[in-house]
Amino acid sequence: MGRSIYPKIAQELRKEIRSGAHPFQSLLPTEEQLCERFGCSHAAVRRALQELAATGYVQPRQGRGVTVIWRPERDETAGYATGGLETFPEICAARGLEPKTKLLVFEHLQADEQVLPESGFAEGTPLVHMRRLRIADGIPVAVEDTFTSEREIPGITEEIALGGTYAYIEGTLGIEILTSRRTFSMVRADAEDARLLALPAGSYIAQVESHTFCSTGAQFEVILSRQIPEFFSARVVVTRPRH
Amino acid sequence: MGRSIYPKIAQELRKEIRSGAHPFQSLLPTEEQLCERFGCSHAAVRRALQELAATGYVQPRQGRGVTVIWRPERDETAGYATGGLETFPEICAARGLEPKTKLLVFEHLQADEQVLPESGFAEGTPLVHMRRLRIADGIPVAVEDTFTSEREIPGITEEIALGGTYAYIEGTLGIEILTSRRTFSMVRADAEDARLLALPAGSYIAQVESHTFCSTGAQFEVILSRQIPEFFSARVVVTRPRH
DNA sequence: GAGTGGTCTAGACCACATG
DNA sequence: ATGTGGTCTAGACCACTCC
Repeated sequence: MGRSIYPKIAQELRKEIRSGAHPFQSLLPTEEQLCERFGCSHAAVRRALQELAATGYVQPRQGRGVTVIWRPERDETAGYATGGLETFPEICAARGLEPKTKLLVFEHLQADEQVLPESGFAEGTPLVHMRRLRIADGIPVAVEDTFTSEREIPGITEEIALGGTYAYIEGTLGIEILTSRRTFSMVRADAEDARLLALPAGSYIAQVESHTFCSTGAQFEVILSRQIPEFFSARVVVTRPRH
Repeated sequence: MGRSIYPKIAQELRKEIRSGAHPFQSLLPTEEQLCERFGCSHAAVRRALQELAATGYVQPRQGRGVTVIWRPERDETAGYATGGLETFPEICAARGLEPKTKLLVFEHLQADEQVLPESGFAEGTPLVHMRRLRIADGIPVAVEDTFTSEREIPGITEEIALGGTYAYIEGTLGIEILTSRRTFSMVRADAEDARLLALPAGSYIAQVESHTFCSTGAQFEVILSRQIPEFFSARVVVTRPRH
């Protein structure tokens, strides 16, 4: 790391866009101008622009230029479980809420169809199951069931479960979390969730199912997060390839 | 177009992955082998792999190889308003439902803060506003308010509104739809929505807000889609850049 | 140390948009 | 016709993994 130029280009342009130097619907400098400015080649600039396009900042058009499509939104407090790979405390911080977590269940078990159907874990994989109640400003907002593969992530304890598993995985173990596949839906709260979230039984709540992969390419975690309607939100950029 | 090699590489590998030729958690052939196989350079292969990584098919790792992380899911009927840029009839087709649309409102107006706050349209932009009720297998599943810029998309009629605006925009006008920014949330149904969707007033429903950009980089459409809980679902792949 | 992915340069050519 | 983004080659070097 450090020798890489394109993240710097992307970051700098992103900052300029967010600061208003390149307003919504305006054109960025041409690729050639950016090459000169950053003293690098076509390819490096394009790599940076590609990243900005994928994250919804710009839209390039052949023969015309690169248009800025980002604009400030009333609610930059990105949704839970989206956009990046935010953790509960990060989301709360972004929204100005005080996060708290209660650990309700901490147990060891093995992957099988009964515990978690279609999980993607090989039969018999040793797992840690945690159920955590997420509380924001004193209001219970989500019940999360996390299943973590002990093969990939050994040594999780109850303390770590409370202190933040991602900090442990990335900080202590040095394993990078790279890709997550998520499914959003609405489900009815069961009796237990309703009790924990102080909702009438049978209420509709948002469910976020995440399958997360670390840098080795192994699936190391499956999360089922059930959130109260007021808390749930997610922001996504969809791009369609051009062929 | 047509001379491009990387989409072919991506498509072929995608097909092989989906067919099981490269199973979940296995390694793909090395980049060098792929270069030989497709008779092209490093860069072209990497471009293809990049696309597969962004869509959750593979995860490359420096020094190790490219791991397959895609696996068949019980529900490949991708969610509404996600993943690609699917239209209502497409989603219904994928789920084996019979789509029907009722046009409730069709009117011309101008963008201003009262009509649609924070819309991203410049004040005074001429718009077409359509309200459509989406029905699947006889069940009303969504109420959609669509605001389309007449500056970008001229000549929308009530017939087109019923027959599919995307078909008109892409087919007839030849304008490509490339990027869409979407926000998912849960909101309470107002009296009108509740009536149309046959729900008790005040029920929670899913809301999808889309801001869509065409190939010129202009925002040409804003959609507010409010969906019954049973219909809503969305699938997303989130990747975190490595720097 | 050998093999793998990650980044970059330099240069070429093509496709498209605009005047 | 000119200028823009889009793709590709050829080759280099680096960072990382694994034996």
